Amino acid sequence: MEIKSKIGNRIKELREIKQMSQKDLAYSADLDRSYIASVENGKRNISIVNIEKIAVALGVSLKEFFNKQEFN
Amino acid sequence: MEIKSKIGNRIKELREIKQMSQKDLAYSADLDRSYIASVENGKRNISIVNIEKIAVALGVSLKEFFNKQEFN
DNA sequence: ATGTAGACTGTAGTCGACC
DNA sequence: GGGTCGACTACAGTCTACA
Repeated sequence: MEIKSKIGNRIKELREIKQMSQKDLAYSADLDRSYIASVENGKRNISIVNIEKIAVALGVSLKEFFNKQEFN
Repeated sequence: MEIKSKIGNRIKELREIKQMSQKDLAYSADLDRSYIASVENGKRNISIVNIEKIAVALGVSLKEFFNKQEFN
């Protein structure tokens, strides 16, 4: 699977665990909701600054964010 | 420290362990050498696709790449 | 072998709207 | 609540060149 999709899946997974809507996450991470949607669907090549913003908004470190089998 | 600098440091660290020059890495990752230089110096907001390319070129998974204290 | 600069092209990321 | 489209602006990433 492509890295963009893996990232999208991971964000969605963590967002649902935290019981946040895309709108909630977009607000917390100071990003656009339509953008969050396209990232979750693996359509965007997100930058590290925004990955970090999202990780912070989801309450995980980057280390935790990437600490998943699919990133091995 | 800013995330862009952390990424740059991590790339440089791994690159030196592998005893590769910036040119070697740029070639393996199919990126521009001047771009690698600016990323290592924390001046660029690199995208996930290019982080993955670099990780592959350095022989580590994304999980390993981010498995460092500074990403906690 | 690395840093940086300038000019260029492509795309990340914003915003409003509608389904 | 989430997906997507279109128009826009900002910046990622390329390439050449010189220190």
